[in-house]
Amino acid sequence: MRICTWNINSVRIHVSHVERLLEEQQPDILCLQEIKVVNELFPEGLGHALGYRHQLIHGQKAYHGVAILSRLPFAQSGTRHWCGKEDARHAWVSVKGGDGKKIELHNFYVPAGGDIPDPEANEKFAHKLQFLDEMADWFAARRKKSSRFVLVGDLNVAPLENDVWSHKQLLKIVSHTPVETDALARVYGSHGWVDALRHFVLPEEKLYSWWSYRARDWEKSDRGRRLDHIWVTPALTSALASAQVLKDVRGWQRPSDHAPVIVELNL
DNA sequence: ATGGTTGAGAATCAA
Repeated sequence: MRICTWNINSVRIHVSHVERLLEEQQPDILCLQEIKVVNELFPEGLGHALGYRHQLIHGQKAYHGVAILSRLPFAQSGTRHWCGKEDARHAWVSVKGGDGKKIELHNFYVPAGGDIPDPEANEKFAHKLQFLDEMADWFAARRKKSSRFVLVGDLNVAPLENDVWSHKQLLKIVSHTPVETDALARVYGSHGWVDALRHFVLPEEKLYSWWSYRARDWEKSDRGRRLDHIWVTPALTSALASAQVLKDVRGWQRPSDHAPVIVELNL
């Protein structure tokens, strides 16, 4: 089973990119974040011709919004609101693996948190920290040894030193501050999660999934951050076959600033 | 220290 996650930064202007990705990568399931559109205006039939006939859209006007496109039918599905807000930042489905057992897939778009890394001075940063705390509590409360969960999405935190181009220079930059990486570590510990990308890529190696639009040459300056993640619960670690950042996609014409991340599970 | 770009949707706000 191949599962892909991608912050698409507006699904409507990147329709052809989504189709190209589905065609080239043939994921069974594609999770999108920042679709930036209400459900009614989501591009009709996106992926249908390629066999993605099951979809869960949780949209919002102009901001945020998540969606799941799938070749596999959903046994269950749902959406959830966080921090007492109406933001569309989480959608989940369960699907049957080839072994007949269900997996539960959670697609998240964690708040970016604004520019000032101080919850007192910046309510967006406070929201981000609260969101991560609620995620940790929620997954801790549902913890079971037998859980077969996959958590994907733009978590807007680069947790490891080599998840950013300069650990030292980003310690006070939102996405890599200690208070955020600590909060993400609590989510990570809440269900015994395993980081699928770092399962295959040594922590000593630089690894990014996002490069700012503001660089003159994103590839040459290579000042990236790993904001997009795929985690699995311990019951699925033995099924991990591969995981990678599809960096080439960041070089497509007028792309999203995020590259997709894909995992392959032997299920 | 600063400014650099993109998207939504109509002046800025968010990232």
